[in-house]
Amino acid sequence: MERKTRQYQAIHEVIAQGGRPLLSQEILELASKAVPQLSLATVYRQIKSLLEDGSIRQVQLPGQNPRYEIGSHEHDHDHGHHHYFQCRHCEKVFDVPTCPGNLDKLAPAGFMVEDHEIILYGRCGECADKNVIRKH
Amino acid sequence: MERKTRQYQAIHEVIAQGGRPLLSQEILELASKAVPQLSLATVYRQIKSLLEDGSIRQVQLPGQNPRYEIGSHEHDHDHGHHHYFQCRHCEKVFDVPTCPGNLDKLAPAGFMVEDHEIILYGRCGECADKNVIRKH
DNA sequence: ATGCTAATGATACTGCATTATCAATAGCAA
DNA sequence: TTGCTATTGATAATGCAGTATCATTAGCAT
Repeated sequence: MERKTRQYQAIHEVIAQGGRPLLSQEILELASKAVPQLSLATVYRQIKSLLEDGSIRQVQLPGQNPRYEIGSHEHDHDHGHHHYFQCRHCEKVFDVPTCPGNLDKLAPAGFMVEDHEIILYGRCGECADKNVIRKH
Repeated sequence: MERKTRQYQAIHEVIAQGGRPLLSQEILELASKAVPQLSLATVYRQIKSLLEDGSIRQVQLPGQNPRYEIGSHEHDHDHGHHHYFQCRHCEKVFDVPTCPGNLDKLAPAGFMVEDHEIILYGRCGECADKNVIRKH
């Protein structure tokens, strides 16, 4: 991808301004506001090339399709390591900037911990207010 | 599933004695030792019914196929909540019995944390010893 | 403004995990 | 032992995320 097409701009903008990791479907829906005839194939193509040049990163939650968020070097704050929160009501995923730190001691003796992931589940600010009662 | 077939016994045994969450492929391979002609379809059928009656639980790691381990009520120790460690060398997943506890404070203000998952990545005891140099 | 060709839209196709189908097999109650 | 039928093995079918194809469109260098 070398040309700055309207599709590229819309997709990059949506991911950059999203503020949270987005599914390819969400990217399609949001970027379609700027480019109504946008094709899902183009979304996948742009995701692929944005991943390759490091503009975006892939975020995987267990049992779910990958999401994408802006790469750390495109932000001034938030360089790299952070975690995620998923709202069980609206299903949206949010960044959690803090990290409890060293979890090496959790592993069994003899195991060498190199990295970790933490995912919080619950209700986001918006869904904690409204809809106090669960869907069912 | 109401009849105690050799296939059922082999599959249940493999998951119960595995000591770690197993992929459906691993279950097939291990249970095939006892029942050589075992079919993958039967493995899936048994997994489904074992999940339904709570004998086993599903374990999902980001971007990977589901694994299955024995349900907590079939163990004396280890009732429920625990975490996982995946070896980056042999790819096996191990249970991590301990939990650092309350991670509620990590979430943004106004967010309600109900649950969490922690996944450690590194080298298991066996792979930390041998093969000190990475594959490539 | 023109031309080259990268990028797009529409859609067919692939890869792969899981499920359905169905004739044959084997628990298990009588 | 017999008979009923749940379960199995083999394999076809499904679902779906992501990729390939290809004629058309539209950046962008000249």
